[in-house]
Amino acid sequence: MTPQPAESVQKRYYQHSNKHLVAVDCIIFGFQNDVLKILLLKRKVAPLKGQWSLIGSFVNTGEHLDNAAKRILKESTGLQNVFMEQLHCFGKSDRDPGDRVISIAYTALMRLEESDESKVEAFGAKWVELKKKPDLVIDHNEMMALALKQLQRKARLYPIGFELLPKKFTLPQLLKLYQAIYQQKIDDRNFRKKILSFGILKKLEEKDKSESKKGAFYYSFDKKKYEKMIKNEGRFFLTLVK
Amino acid sequence: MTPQPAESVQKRYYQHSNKHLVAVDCIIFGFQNDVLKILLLKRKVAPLKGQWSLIGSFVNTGEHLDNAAKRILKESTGLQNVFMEQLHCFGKSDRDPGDRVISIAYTALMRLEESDESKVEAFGAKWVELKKKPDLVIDHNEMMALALKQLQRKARLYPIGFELLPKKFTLPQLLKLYQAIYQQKIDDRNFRKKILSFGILKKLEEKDKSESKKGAFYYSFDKKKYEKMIKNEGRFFLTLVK
DNA sequence: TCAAAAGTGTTCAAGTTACACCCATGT
DNA sequence: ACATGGGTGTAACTTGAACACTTTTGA
Repeated sequence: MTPQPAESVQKRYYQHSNKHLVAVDCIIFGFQNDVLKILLLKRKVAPLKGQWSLIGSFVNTGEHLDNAAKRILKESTGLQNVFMEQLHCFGKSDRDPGDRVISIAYTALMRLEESDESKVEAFGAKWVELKKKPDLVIDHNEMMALALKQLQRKARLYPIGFELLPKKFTLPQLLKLYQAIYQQKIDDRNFRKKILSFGILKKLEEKDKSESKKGAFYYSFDKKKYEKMIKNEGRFFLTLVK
Repeated sequence: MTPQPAESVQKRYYQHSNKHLVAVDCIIFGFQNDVLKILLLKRKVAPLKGQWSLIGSFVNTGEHLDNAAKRILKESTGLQNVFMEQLHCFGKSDRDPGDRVISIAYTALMRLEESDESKVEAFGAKWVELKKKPDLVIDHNEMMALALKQLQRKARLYPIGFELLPKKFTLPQLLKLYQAIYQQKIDDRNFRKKILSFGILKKLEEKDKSESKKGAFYYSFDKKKYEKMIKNEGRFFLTLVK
């Protein structure tokens, strides 16, 4: 019933234990034009075929979980080199009406460019504004909610802009990112002061004139200082949000 | 090869997907006599039989993951009514030399009384001082390290004493708990000030005279205020530790 | 010249840190 | 009377919160 090809020279113990279907679901956040988006897909298999869902599929025999996540994301959307982190394992016995499936949720943050929109659409996937999220199958709404909560917590402790913004970005953009994550207004003077005080931003000569006549200076992250800060956890602490 | 008893009226989809062994491992912290302890067991099955290990076993068909954790803890140690939380899913394909096993780690905090020591020993389990932790099998050292890190993070954001201390406790005890978790000295004057400022402790009439001649007042948590504080995440923030 | 977004400083309140001595009591 | 652990207060400093106006420039 369950094919078990000889995958290695590993000996087999535990022969009498039960086996389970194990899946991975990916929650991918992207930031573009001042809005937070998430990557969704219309489900291609029964049951619940055609309904909105996260990117997900089954883990293969002998496949490292992290690699399964990468493979599944690539197969479903074409996206590669996305750094995913494990979020949580969803293990209720009746969560999936198709069968008993244990699912491990992964999250990632991406900087989104125009071209990314059409690329994933070729796979039937779509970047949807967080605020316009449709209802999702199974417990995917719950997964999304947890992922957003984790993103908010993370944004308070780490300067996450690195992952969601292009290499060059302006302070108004960074502020909008934080406001999008917290769905809340943040005082711009205090925000600038705080963010700059961490000393991880480099001001560039160039200005972005696409948003205003005056133009806003571009900044970039100082990768070395950024990584040093990440190491001593908790040095970064954004108090401007509740 | 893998028995699949009809567990419900659920239809079966996904018939061609691979199945996996799924286990749960439990990291249980206990606090007693001013030291942090963890619950360990000498492994009873091959491979690695007889070596130190966390409490763990396999998830059954159709079993809710959280329930599996409870069952496994009870079967292996007799402990019941322990509130466990999921920590992380460990999914490297070669982590267990016995076979490919995906393991979900759970953690819990317990107040430890003298009687608990002998109870678990009847099952062959043992409360071991954190500082004297032996080398553990497979990736259980890694699980432990992650659990401790999470405990430290949690202790900074929540008044966790509730779970690790007896109902009545003294401030010196609470201080020692925090020092044990962070393996670091904390200024007692500042600690008292900060902890009391949260307004979740009730001072009792009674004193504990077992530790000193003067005696230290007992306190208890005010459960209502405690739960209110938990709700607005981040109200509690212990800045005294690095 | 004006509209639209970028950029800038100060004051007040709150919280954090560092630090040393007296208290109560059992033996 | 003394040894042991319990308990307390303050001053200097750092950080956070609230808040309004000037600058630049393309149209």
